[in-house]
Amino acid sequence: MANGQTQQETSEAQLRARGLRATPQRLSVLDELLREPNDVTAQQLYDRLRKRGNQIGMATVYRTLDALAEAGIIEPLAHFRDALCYRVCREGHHHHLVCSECHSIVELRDCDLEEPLARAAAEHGFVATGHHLEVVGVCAACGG
Amino acid sequence: MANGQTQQETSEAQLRARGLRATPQRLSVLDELLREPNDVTAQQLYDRLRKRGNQIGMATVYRTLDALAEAGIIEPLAHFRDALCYRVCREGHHHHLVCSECHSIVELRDCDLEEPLARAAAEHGFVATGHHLEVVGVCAACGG
DNA sequence: TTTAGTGCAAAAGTTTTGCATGGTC
DNA sequence: GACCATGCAAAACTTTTGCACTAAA
Repeated sequence: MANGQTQQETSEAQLRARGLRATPQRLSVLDELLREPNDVTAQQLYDRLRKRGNQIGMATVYRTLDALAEAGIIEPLAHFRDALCYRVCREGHHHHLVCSECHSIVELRDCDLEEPLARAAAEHGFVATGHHLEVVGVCAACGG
Repeated sequence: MANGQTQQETSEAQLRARGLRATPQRLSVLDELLREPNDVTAQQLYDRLRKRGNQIGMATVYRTLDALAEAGIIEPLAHFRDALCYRVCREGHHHHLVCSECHSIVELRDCDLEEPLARAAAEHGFVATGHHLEVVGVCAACGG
C-alpha cells in the first residue's frame, strides 16, 4: 500500500472511522471482497470464507454486508434477479460494464453525467442524490 | 384508443402477437399494470387483483409476469432490495427518476447515451446490447 | 381435441430475527 | 464493565415447481 500500511490495517482503520468494531469476521469479509473484482452474493462470500477456513455464520455475513453498505464501504447491486450482489467501492464514482453471459465486470471511469442529470431531475421537482448507469453487453471471452 | 379499439382488445392483440393465449388472468394483470404508473411487485399485483375480485393465484401472477417480460410487454426492474418490480414498457427507450422515499417514478426521455456507451464498451472488447440508467433522488412531495 | 395455462400446495432459496454467548473497546 | 457483534436455529418472505385440472384456440 502507498504508505507502508498493510491492507488489514487499512481495513481496520476504515471500519473504525465509521464507528464499526473491527472484528475478525468483518475483516475477513472485507478481505474476501477486496480480492474479488466482480460482484458476489452473500452466499458466495459465505462459501468462500468457510472454504478458506474462516469461522463465520451466514447471519453474520448478512449483517456485515448491511453494515459495510451502510458505511459506504461496499455497494449493493441488484442487477441479477436471484440475489443481491455486493462489491467494494473503488475510489470515485464510476459505472459498470456487465457481461450478460458470464457476469464479469469492467469499470467505466470518467462519468460526466452528474450535472446534466441533476438538471433533468430538477425539472421534475426532484433533488438528485445519485445515479446508477449500467451497460450490459457481451464480453470478448463470451463471443462479443 | 387511437382507432376505436378498447384497451382490452389492444391487450389481447398484444398477447396474441407474441404467441401467448389471452386468458382472463393475463388480461387482468396487464390491465392492473396499465393503471399503475409506478413499479409494482408481484405481491402488490396479487393483492390488488384479489381486492378487485379477480380470481388468480400467486403462481399465476409470477408466471404471467415472466411471460410478459419475456415477450417484452413489461420490464422487470430490480432497484429495491426486497423484491423485483415490474412495469409496462412505454414506447421508446427511456430512463427513470426514482424517489428514494416513496418509490414514485418519473420518466426521463431523450436518451442520447447509446453511441458514446457503445464506443466505451467496444474499448473493453464488449458488444453493448443495452444499458440502464437510473437517477435516484427525493421528489417534491417527499421534501426534495 | 390439443396444448398452453391455472390453481394449489409443497419446496427451494434468500434474508431477517430472537436470544444467549463472546469479544471489542 | 458496557455494549456491540456473533452464532445458531427458527421464521419470514419471495419465487419456483409438480401435478391434476381447466380452458383457449
